[in-house]
Amino acid sequence: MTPEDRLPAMFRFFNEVGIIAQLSRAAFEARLSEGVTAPHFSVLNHLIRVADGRTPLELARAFQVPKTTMTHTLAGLEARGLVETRPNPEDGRSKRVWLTARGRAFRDEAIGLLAPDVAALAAHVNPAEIEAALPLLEKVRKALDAARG
Amino acid sequence: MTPEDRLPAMFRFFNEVGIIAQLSRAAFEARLSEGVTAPHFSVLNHLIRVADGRTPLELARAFQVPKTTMTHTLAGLEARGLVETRPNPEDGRSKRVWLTARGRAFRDEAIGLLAPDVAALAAHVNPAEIEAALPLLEKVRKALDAARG
DNA sequence: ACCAGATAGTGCGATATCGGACCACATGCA
DNA sequence: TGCATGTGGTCCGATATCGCACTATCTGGT
Repeated sequence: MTPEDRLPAMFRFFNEVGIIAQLSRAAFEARLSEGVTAPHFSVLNHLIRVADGRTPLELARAFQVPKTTMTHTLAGLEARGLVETRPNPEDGRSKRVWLTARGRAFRDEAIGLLAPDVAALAAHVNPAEIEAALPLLEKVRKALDAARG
Repeated sequence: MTPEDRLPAMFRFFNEVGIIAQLSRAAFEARLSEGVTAPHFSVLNHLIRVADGRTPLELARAFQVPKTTMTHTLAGLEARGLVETRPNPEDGRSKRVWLTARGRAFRDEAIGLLAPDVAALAAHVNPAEIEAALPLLEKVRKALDAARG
């Protein structure tokens, strides 16, 4: 039994989660072209999965990041021509974010580039176990979110 | 069902892990005093749990971060008087990192400040489930680490 | 003993995160 | 209508992450 094994399970849990987030993010970004980060991809993916035309604040809430962070992420996406923003006709303070054709294509290519890595991982870790762990992760995430105030 | 069909579950898994890492880190840092980050705390904790007198490179490997990041983290800890470094008598290129009395005290206080949050979380999520998820997380972490090259 | 290659650590530059301050517009209430 | 308050978004500054390049030192083979 190593010293780590004696730590309370909660600490080890968050420790493992932190390291996995860090490693997966690094592996992820290594597959994306120059300067495109995991948050960039996540936003593109969200706009496709949910629907584009979201406002920056909606996106910030969806990803649980401060709005200043989302401003910055969107600026990066816009500078790369992957999204465009237009004024929100229903609210003069606000914008809406739209995917460009390049943005959609980029996301699809990225999925293709990522697939082999996911498959390689599936060779080491049973995907059914991954899926079985999802409800717990969601529960933890919601509990943390609720605790934020 | 082939592993490829499980692909969306993998994506959701890493997505949840990323958000949990982000929220837990933010909650964590909100409890620590001015400017002390989760990595700072993690390093202090590691030095107490394992043993101090580690080299910066050993620490970087333990936390799976680039050595430049560890240099920066250690500089922050040293500036706050929580650790001190001395030359490694066995290797002139290297240093060893030692805890100060303040560093030990700081860590113990932080554990005390964190305990209520952990307890509050335990009220929403069964700690036994958390513990049951640890082997999977370790497996994923090790697979990612092995894939780094 | 020498030298080539490996290894420990740092400096620097690019970029990300995020809190606080700020502006513009919206909303509610008198 | 007019103003106090609230909300969407950005700018700025402090700090974190991390790749690249560099120095100092160590190690192994000759």
